Amino acid sequence: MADTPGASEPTLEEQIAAYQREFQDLDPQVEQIVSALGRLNRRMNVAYGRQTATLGMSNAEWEVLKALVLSGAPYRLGPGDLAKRLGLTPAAMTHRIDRMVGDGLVTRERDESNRVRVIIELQDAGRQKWLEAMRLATVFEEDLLQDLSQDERGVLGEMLTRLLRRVEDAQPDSGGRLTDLE
Amino acid sequence: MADTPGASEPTLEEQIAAYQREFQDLDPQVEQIVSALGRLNRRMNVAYGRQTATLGMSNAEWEVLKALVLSGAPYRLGPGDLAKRLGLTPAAMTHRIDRMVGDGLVTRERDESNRVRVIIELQDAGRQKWLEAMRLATVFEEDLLQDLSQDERGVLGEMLTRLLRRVEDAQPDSGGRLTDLE
DNA sequence: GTCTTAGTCTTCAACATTGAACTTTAGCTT
DNA sequence: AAGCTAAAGTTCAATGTTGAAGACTAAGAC
Repeated sequence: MADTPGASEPTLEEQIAAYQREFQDLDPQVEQIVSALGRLNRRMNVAYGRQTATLGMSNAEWEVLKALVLSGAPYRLGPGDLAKRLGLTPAAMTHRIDRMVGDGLVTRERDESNRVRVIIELQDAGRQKWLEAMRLATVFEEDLLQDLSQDERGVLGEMLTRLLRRVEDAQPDSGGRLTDLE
Repeated sequence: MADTPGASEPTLEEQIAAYQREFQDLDPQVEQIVSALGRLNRRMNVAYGRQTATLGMSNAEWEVLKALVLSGAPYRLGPGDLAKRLGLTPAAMTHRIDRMVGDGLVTRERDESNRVRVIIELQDAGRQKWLEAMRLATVFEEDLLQDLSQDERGVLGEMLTRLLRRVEDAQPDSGGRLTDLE
């Protein structure tokens, strides 16, 4: 067609070089970590999205199922709790639940002991979907980490946990905005 | 009011324990890394969101500015390129650009040498906004990494880069979906 | 030169998320 | 008990994103 100017996405190395060019007082080591984290997460979300699509599901639904399963038996949570865990507004949660109830993945009922509350309960169909997604996810994750030795994995996990602790202590809970998965 | 059942978000440790409880054949080391990555990214996006809001901007606009700045002089890209780099559809890009043109952060003009193309060009106002955001971001990022020594930072950056390479080689480009920042 | 094909961006309708109002219920105060 | 206040969800209008269809331009085939 013609020449493509600065067409495709830069590599990580190019991106870091660009940062140094455009913003001098920048620690390249810090930037490498932050940029790699961001890109990695984006790629992973794309991969998860493909997998959940395979199962006739969206990542949005997968997130809800995950929160319910991880809450443990009896796999019940309120819309508000779910919203907080997923970083959504309660309004958005209402709509998501509508769809998932329609799909038979969860049920919605009033809490009779406190009628302000609503209880979302994971159904077998939902649990099955989650299991299938997990099986796919673990294959992908194992493949992702293939180049890291056992020791390296330990070190990486420990470091990330330390970073996470730092952020979570700083912004304790706060139903923060901004979409993305866990 | 009453007791809160399984109210607040679980800690990372609780989350990993829950995974082991609900899904036996799972490598806890892998899960720790993946979960920490996801949570970390979410918290970081919340933090960035607060900062950009401070500057009267959204993360969405910040992403566009970032892509333009990092593309280097003369800071021009087509809507399609931008969409690819940000992981958005071209349609969404059109609308974002509408708003940003309205705010004077960028301009939109037809490429006279190839009239199918459109050129989005970063304006001074946009560059200034990006700089302010960068200054805030670097403070936050430095604080985030405070607990890591120089050596640890090097190791972490190297490992993340290795992971990233693995994913990016696997899904070369592909205008993937799924929101999130870099 | 005309036709066909492909690429780039925009428009449009459907859907998802948000923020703000509103409804219902619970607990507290008096 | 009556009234106030706070909490939990839902509804509604406004905004952002998507996927599909449309408009326009360029390049190649014949």
